[in-house]
Amino acid sequence: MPVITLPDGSQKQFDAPVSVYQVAESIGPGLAKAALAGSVDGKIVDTSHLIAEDAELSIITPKDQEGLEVLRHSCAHLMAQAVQDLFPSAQVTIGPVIEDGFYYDFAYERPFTPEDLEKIEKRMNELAKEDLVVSRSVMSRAEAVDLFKQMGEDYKVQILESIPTDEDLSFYRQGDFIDLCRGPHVPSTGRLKAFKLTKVAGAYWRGDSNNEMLQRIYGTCWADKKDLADYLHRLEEAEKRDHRKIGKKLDLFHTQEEAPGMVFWHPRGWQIYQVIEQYIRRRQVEFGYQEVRTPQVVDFSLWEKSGHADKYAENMFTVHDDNRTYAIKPMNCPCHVQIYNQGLKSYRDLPLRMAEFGSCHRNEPSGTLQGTMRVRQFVQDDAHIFCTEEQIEAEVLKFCDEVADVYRDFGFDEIITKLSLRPEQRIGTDEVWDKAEQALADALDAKGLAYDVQPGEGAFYGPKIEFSLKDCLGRVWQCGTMQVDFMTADRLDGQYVDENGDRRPPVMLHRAMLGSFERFIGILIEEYAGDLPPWLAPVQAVVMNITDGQAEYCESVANTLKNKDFRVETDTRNEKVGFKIREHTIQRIPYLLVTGDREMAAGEVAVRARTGEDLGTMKVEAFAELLEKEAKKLGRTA
RNA sequence: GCUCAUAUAGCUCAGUCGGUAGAGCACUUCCUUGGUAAGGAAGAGGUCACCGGUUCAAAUCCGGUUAUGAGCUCCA
Repeated sequence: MPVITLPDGSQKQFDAPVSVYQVAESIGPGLAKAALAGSVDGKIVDTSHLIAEDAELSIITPKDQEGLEVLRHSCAHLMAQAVQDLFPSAQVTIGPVIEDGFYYDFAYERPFTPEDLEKIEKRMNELAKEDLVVSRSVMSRAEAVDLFKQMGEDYKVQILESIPTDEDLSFYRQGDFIDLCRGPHVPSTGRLKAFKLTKVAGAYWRGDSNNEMLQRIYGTCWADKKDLADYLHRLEEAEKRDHRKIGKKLDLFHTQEEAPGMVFWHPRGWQIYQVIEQYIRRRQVEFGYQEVRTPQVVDFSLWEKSGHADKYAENMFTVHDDNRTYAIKPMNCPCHVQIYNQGLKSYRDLPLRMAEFGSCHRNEPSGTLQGTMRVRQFVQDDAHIFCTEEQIEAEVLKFCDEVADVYRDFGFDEIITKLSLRPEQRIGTDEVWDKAEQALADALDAKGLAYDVQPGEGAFYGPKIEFSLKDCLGRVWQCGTMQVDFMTADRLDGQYVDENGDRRPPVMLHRAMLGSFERFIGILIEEYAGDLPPWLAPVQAVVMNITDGQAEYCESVANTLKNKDFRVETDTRNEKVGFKIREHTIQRIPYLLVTGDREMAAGEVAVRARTGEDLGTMKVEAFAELLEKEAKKLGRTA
């Protein structure tokens, strides 16, 4: 006699165990039709699940996030069924739900082609139309292993064998297709109405690059056709913001075959870079850092001593002369320790904050390079804080404030924060790790920052906080970082004299705010779709004439503004003003100043924003004031 | 590094069945001196990424290399 409590608090009593579907039906036929699954006391189950005892139940429909996930998971099964229909020798492996969709990995004798994808999608539509019932069953592990061995599903057998023997396993069947799965799933394949296969790519079995490569097919699935169309439209729009496309259109940078993974910065791109560098430099002075500069090419022995060569020798560029091998520096920390080591340091000197816009080279695997986001040469806004163990927490707290403030200035309010804790292989005592992890966690809590904990993901020398930003395609890029390091200074003979006169190695905090200029500028371009705010725009205004008669006046207007340190260009070409406006608007110049005879006579300029907005006619000084105000407007005050 | 795809004029792209390469924009010259997103005309511009093979003949078919793209793995 179960009593079912619904989300609105109302209760329904039943004489016998009831299925989720039956409860939905008792509420209304529309709900029964929409029901994909149920949440029984917080556990997501199939609509066929029988409820025998009192429970809290909510009916899950495509409107719920859980409902969407059920749809996507079932869609992955539908795809696997279609693939095995069309390619009987293909073996299934795993097929999880991901953000906005799903994938399924198959082992097959050849890669799938785009034409295959079309066929698979077509077959999926047929199977959905057949509205096959999806039914759940339970078997012991031994039974399941036998069944899948018989079916020739070697990968599934491997998965089954890695599950504890005493667990009963659930399986889902639709037509001839059966798959090991926790579920839940839609009641029947007819519920899948809006899906599309998006791409095919290789993926390693169990995510290990030593294993064979499988064929991964990605798809997306939504509650209805409109949501699907909206999603596909979003993808298209996101593609237009690609920093590589905008970088080319706005003449910011290029890369070429002779220098893979390295950026040629054009004048306008370099202007952006310079504005950012000068901004960070100013902030770092404010935050108590001293700026240094260290060599590009350093004898290989230093990297052996620091321990980096052990792990990263293959990714280091080296240069040789007659009798020595050097590395082009892949990071700045060992060099900073060399500066620290000049002169004996006292505890009174700590914390010592040393910053460098450090140009680094890493020979990253070819397949990982991506525009300016992942490159082989990059410049970090790097710094190392030499401090005592007791100072760690205060320094971390300070940095959290600073980095959030800096991101706000660039217009980023949403920061993804992660805390990576001690890995299996590490150095240092548990006591020190406790202290370091606690310091990082306390600082994050004190800031009220929400963060994911990633156990085992820390560096071997210490835990780290990662600050990431999301790009237009939803990819998350790590920018800022704060890492605690108990090892490097010691390995490189760094010391300070403590209050008792004893020599001790300092703790090193590795930190960056932007991460690399290359990546950060890429993210900025995508975030703003090229419409950089005036303070970052490489050219803030273009002064243009209507006829030759005003050319000189244009130059004098531009000079007035340049003398006030604004970034201004003139366009006195023999072209119609509409043509010039079009060109500079496409170039995303924030302000266009038109000067015809009327403006010249009045000593004014006609101001137009890149949005097309007419800001009226004003004196040059008035525009300078306007620009001054806008160019100082950072994200935090916008 | 791995899987798949791609590489044609400065840019964006066509190029059928293997038969000596095409458009728009940009560029140069001339005309045009105009009022807020493209004025007109003419001209120039390509060893079809690179190396090799098949063929009477290769942008096109095949192999390799390099780079780029998507994804995987990696990212001190």
